[in-house]
Amino acid sequence: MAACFCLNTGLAQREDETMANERYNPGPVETKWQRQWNEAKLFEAKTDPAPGTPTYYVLEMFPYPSGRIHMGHVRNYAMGDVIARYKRAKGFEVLHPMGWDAFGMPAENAAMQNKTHPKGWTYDNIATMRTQLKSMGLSLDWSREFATCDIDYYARQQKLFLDFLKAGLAYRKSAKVNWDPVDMTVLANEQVIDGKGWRSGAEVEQRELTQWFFKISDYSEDLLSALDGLEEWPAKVKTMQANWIGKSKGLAFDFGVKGAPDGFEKLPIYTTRADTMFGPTFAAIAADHPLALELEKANPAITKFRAECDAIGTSAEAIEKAEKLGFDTGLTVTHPADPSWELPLFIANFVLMSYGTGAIIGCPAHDQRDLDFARKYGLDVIDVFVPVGSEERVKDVAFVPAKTDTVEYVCWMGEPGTVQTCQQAMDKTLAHFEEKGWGRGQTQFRLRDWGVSRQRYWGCPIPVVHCEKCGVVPEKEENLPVQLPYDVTFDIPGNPLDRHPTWRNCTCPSCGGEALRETDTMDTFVDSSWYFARFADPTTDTPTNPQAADRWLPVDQYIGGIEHAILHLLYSRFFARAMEITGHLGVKEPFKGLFTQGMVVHETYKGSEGQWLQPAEINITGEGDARSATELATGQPVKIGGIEKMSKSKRNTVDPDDIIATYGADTARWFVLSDSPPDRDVIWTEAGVEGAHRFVQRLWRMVHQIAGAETAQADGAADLDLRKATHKTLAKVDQMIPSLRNNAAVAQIYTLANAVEAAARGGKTSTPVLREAMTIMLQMIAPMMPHLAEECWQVLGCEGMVSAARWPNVEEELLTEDAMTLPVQINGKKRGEVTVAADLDKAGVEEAVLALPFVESALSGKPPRKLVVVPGRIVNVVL
RNA sequence: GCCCCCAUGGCGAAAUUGGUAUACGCAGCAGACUUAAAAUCUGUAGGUCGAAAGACCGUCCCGGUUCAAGUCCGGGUGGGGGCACCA
Repeated sequence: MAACFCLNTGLAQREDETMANERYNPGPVETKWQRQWNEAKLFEAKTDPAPGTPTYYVLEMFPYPSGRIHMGHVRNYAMGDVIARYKRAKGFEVLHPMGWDAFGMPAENAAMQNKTHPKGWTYDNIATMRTQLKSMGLSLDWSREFATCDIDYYARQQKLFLDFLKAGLAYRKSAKVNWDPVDMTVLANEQVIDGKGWRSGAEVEQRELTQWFFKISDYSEDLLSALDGLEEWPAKVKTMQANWIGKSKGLAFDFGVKGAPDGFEKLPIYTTRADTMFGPTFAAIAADHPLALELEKANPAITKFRAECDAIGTSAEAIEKAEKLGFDTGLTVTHPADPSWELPLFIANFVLMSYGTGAIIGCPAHDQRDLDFARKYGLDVIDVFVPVGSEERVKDVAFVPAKTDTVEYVCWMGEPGTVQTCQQAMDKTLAHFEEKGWGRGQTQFRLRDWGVSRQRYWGCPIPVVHCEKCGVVPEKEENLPVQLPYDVTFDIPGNPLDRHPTWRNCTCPSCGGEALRETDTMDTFVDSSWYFARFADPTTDTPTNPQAADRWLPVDQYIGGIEHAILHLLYSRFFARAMEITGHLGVKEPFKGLFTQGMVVHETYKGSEGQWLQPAEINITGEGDARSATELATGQPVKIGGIEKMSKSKRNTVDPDDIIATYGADTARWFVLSDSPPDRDVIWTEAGVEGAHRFVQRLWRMVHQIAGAETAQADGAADLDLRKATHKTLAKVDQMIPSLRNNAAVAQIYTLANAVEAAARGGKTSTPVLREAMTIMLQMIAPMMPHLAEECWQVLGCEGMVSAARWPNVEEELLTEDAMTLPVQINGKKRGEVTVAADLDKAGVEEAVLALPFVESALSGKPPRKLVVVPGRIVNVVL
């Protein structure tokens, strides 16, 4: 089948035929209804809903205005729109806004490449993408739209920054930071993936810089424990966040340092394996540990060693290959339990300053890194524990059991031969050390403070001033916003704000003297950490309107990609807490329900030269294994590759504009909603889209048939059958839509469509019943294919617009049956069925089953060993 | 290395949470309509054996619990994801 986008049947042919036979033409219909919804202001959330009206806030992660929307957007926004339209029909006052995550690097890259200005580039892209989103017919409240690069938005973000500063939630410190040499900016830990910049892919370097940080680490415990309360979040995301926060419990103690420089007599250590305190043979500190820096002053060899450590990259491969390097300081440390026990102190390249205290106790028998190090430098290996009953001692492989594993202790608190779990030994050791005053229990987190300074132009300026006399001074609130200058150039790399001739010059808010502005801007993840709160009232002068925020927040249903499981979602949770402390928000958790949707994926194609080809550039023939493809332009063979995420580099994208132009927005929406479970990837295929469009046309024919139907002799039984089918479907769909199980809901609607069509053809179902079935079906379809539903609604002659109609009620009595058919099993295998009255009691069912001929012959006169009757479910006869 | 998830026809997937496995869709095959095609409609469809009735097998593999297992438990295989010199 050809992979071209043209629907070769011609949508508007056969003008001579009657309306009912005419194909549905989505283009004009869709624009018509979009205009009517807009004029009726159907989707604008009321600021003052009638008392007692329940509210519902549904939000999809707002897009970065990269230029054009892609199929991932279509899926994300279609899913959100189903919820929004459904909840509206259910009587909720719904907030469903849209905005733009508009600051960021690509605008500057475009500026450098195309001699445009980031601002113009960004707002042009927004205009394009807004038109595209509007063509999808999403029920968005466009009156609340904003972009994070709007001065109205980032001005309030600067106010938030100042409030955080006042509350001690923002601070400046000199720290080793991740420096991206290509983007020429600092990256947060969360933005470094495998040692490479998340955007540029460049190898990240370590640099010492003074930076602004948000104190997210203050909330480590809270951010972790509150995950339990997020019942409507995927377990996967919660696990990922918990791992990222990385809580561990262990023993903190001090080594005494013999011959230490002044002020370094004690060396704080943290270990999660308290039981290894009985087998240490060395101690080590990080290359950038304060003690190492102090010792370096008197020893140039340390400078050389530290440079060696810095030379090793931070990528996963580099770390994998890196040899354990150590520098013997010549100092020794003394064991807290026994001051006569001395251990050599090394500076080691595998010790991280950023975790724990930047110093470790080395127990080679039970840590592979420590063992490698010990072997290299000829240090002792002391076995603390061995597998129970084993004579083996550690040689080249460290023995590292799980905390729950039972082992035999060779040396442990003077009780060699003790058999217990590692956890028990650790707990007892810790208690013992605390009792003796040798150490204390301590909780440690992996989560670091969030570095937010970026050396970029296209971001929110950090509203502080550097004064020679007063130091770093926050800008006065009445001087906000600190506005980005427009006249900047991008001809050389680096931050244009740094080299702007006048913008930096200002007066010190404190002394009134000459001062310089901070030229760093905020990480764009700051922008997206509170936008959801701004939507509650995007025009207010303060960051939030607390009254409006209270009405809408938390977001009832948030929908977006799993790629934000840590970064954006963790930052937003921190922001909600910080905004609560500073009086801008009344909730700690911003998102009550979270759904992470799968990607839209597509087959890939490679031409004879190894170049990637677009789906539109090739022709596919054959089926299954016999499928083969050729390049349209050259006739050369094409290799059909794997199914992968749609991406520009693999050229396997499908442009939503093309699909909407050919099939209409409804078809595109229906397809991305119907095929796969929403949290799994959906494979985009041309056949699948055509299948979805076939249903659009089929529904169109059905509605005309039913609108014109006149049933002469109706049959009560047929009427009841269809009414039951209709209400059973409604009951199921009513459960599936709120849990976002759209694929299952679609399947139910298909089943009902089959039943309605059969009833209409059968001629025994009365017109009102057919119309009721059709009406209810349209209402179930409306959240997914709103334009088609609206047009069909009109054809049927229903009141008003289906988008404004209340969701139909299930008639409960139609869900029950008078008689039911139960499967009958013999020894657990289905052998037949029995049909009995629905209200027949167990004894009655047993009697009926035993009277069945195939059961009688199986029993051959003997009574069954057991007879299991599960009412309404199944019968099992055990011989 | 540590943590998490997944596995069902040719394909995407359902299965009321332990109760008729494969609903619904896609692709296929056969037929109707048509001069023909498209569009549309009807039928068919897990595997093996059988003319048929039917029998047996069947939800990645091996075992277990149960009257009953795709679903629960133990062990494995394969695939995907997250974290990672984290002490």
